[in-house]
Amino acid sequence: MTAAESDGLPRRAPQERSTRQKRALAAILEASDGFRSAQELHAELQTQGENIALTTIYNQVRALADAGELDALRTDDGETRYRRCNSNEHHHHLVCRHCGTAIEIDGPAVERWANRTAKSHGYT
Amino acid sequence: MTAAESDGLPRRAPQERSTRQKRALAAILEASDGFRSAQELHAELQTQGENIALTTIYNQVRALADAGELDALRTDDGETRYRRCNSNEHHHHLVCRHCGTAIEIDGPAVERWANRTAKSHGYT
DNA sequence: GTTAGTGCAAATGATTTGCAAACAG
DNA sequence: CTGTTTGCAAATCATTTGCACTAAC
Repeated sequence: MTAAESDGLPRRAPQERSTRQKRALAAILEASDGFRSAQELHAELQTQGENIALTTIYNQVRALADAGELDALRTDDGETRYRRCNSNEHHHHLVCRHCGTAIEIDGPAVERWANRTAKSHGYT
Repeated sequence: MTAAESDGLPRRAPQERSTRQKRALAAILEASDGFRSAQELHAELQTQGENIALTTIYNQVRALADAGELDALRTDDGETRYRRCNSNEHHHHLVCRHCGTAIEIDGPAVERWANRTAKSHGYT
């Protein structure tokens, strides 16, 4: 303990560092809107000449999702797909299990509808 | 080739056989409505004294889901959860990624709403 | 007897973790 | 320097598959 002697705050936010890998990933994510798996992102980066370990993509993508900067979605074949989260507010996803389409809508609208529909089906 | 000599039909429906395991699983599934993972079903059966291999549960549950008798749902931690499918018609699931609630609704209603909402968000 | 169904063990495949080296601030 | 980030290899973990064996009909 050298610098955190009389620090009353137990956990302070770890300081972010800008790396080549982070920048490349961020760039790809900003470049488009679709959902992509970690593996796909890795492949795309390889194609672009960026050499980033798959592990790093996983690390990064998970961190971003935890931070709310990415939205995560599970597919039926067990993959997790990500895409940048546009809205910085409370929102839901409507995922059609037949056509595979996923749309993202802000909270209130869904909740109102979900409640209405759920009620008529005996759920709460 | 003994019995299928001049059979013009390449694939005939495999004939179902009633086994202790199938019956036990069916019983548990009928007994309640919630979603359960293969592992949970296995555990419950063990508790009931039914000795069924986990592999068999997986086999069975997958077959039932393929046959449309069970509905499958992916959770965020990578599990697949099943529950008996009440409606024998086309239907969708609305899964709230925040509260974890899943409701099942018949097709047309969702499609109408999904289209309406999707349109207002630039999707198709 | 045939063949569907069972279950053990091994394989898969996406994701995570341990940990030492590489790098940002 | 000091702590963050990287990335290789090994570990997890739910689920699937190979295959010999048991049981339905």
